[in-house]
Amino acid sequence: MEVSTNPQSQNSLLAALSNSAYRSLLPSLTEVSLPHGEILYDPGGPIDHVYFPLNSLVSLVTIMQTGASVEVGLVGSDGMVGIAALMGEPISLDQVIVQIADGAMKAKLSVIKDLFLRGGEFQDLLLRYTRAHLRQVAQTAACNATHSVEERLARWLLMCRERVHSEQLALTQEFIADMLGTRRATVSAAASALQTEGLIQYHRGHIRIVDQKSLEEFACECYEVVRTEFERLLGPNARS
Amino acid sequence: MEVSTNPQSQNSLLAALSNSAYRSLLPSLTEVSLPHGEILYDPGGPIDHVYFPLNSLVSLVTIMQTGASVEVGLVGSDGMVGIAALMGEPISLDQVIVQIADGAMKAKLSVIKDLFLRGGEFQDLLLRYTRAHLRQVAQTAACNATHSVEERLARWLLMCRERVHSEQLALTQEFIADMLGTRRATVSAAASALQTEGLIQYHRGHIRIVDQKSLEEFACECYEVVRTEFERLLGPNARS
DNA sequence: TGTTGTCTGTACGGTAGCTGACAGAGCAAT
DNA sequence: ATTGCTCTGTCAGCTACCGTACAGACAACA
Repeated sequence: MEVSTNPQSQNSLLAALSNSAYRSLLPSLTEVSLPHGEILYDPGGPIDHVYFPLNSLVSLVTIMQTGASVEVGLVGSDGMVGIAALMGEPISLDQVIVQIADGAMKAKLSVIKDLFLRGGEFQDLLLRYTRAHLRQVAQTAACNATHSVEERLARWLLMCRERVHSEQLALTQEFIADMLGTRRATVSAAASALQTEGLIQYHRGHIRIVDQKSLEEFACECYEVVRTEFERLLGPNARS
Repeated sequence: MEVSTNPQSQNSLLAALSNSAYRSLLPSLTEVSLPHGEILYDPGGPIDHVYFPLNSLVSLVTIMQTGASVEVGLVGSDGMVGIAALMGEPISLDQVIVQIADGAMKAKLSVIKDLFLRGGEFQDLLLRYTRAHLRQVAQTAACNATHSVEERLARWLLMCRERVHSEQLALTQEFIADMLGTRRATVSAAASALQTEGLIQYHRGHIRIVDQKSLEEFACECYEVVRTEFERLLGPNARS
């Protein structure tokens, strides 16, 4: 609105920065490629760098005592990995793992934290993102308590699609089961159902979303709720 | 550590402020009493004031399309109600409702936001609280996906107890069911089990925690995880 | 071309929790 | 004492999902 923003980056947060802010940040950013399965932070481990995914997709996973794992956050080109380190200790309680491989911009935590503490545009942007992220997590909590695995699977696929900008997702049922905190057999059944309905196509670790529209109708409301909140806080019409 | 903090307030955040910061905030604070069931913010409604509970207890509840409700956050003397308004729009997506009546310190959002944006001690404190809150919500998401209602009930009672500093909790099963996102009949069964084990005593809207220690053992790990995170970030040994 | 590992479909008994409903028990007001 | 309200216990049928397991299908590699 008031300043020209920078359209270059595929990452929404970087793209939302003003040209001057972006230029001042640029020297501190390195483009890296994140391979599938790479663990960016271990549970209880240090956060030394933050990441701005381009078309990669990163999951925040809480690992329970029993070894069960549940995804509690999903970060793609819409956000930054490592925000928690800006608010207190540079320690991650979740396992943070690369789900879909692609590039990301990487920066030292210290640089980002300095910039953040300086206030102004950058802080405002990251606070807005934090809030949107918080909504995502809260909605996930409510969703996990009340919605069926089929609905949650549909929602989850939509969230992935939106963040990597692709209908094609390289994902095994085993992996999805870990994210949803359920059994692989359950995912298998749910995925079959979605395929039978003609919403997705499934084949050995590769999912294609065939009918986006119908998938949205099938999914629970949580997809829309979170999407709307992201748009309200970070979209083109968000007031800074 | 470095500055003398102010021991007066029963609210941990206020108590953690330095004497000078507390004194400068004090004129803006009004003590109010929060009656059970009062709705502080409606879903989608404005956030005009924030609250620092004393021995009151406030729930953040996400209301689904079906009308089902699930608690996604719990704020007592350990925190502030309304943090989301510091990060973007002064709008609440959750219903925020008083669960256990008692006092709270109330302040205008504008005052708190100004102070927050000024950086320094107050911002640092609220950011730490935000992070602890985020952990609570994330752990709830994982917990809802994997743990039984009995475990979750035990955890939830412990969380309440800790925040209101009392073994006596005025809570109906109906209300608890709404918080856990389950049926009242299910809560009835779970509560009976806990009572039979001698962990709690139940009587027409009044619960007493009889055996705290055993209740902790019975509850899922999530109670400890969240408690530890709060202590690490906001406890007496937290580095600012 | 065969072998090996990965990914998926499915099956079966078991259980937790849902849906909906009814009855009894404590408390308050009249 | 009676009425009315709130809170709790319980029940019966049902569904979703668990826990575990096995076998088939595909892909990669030798």
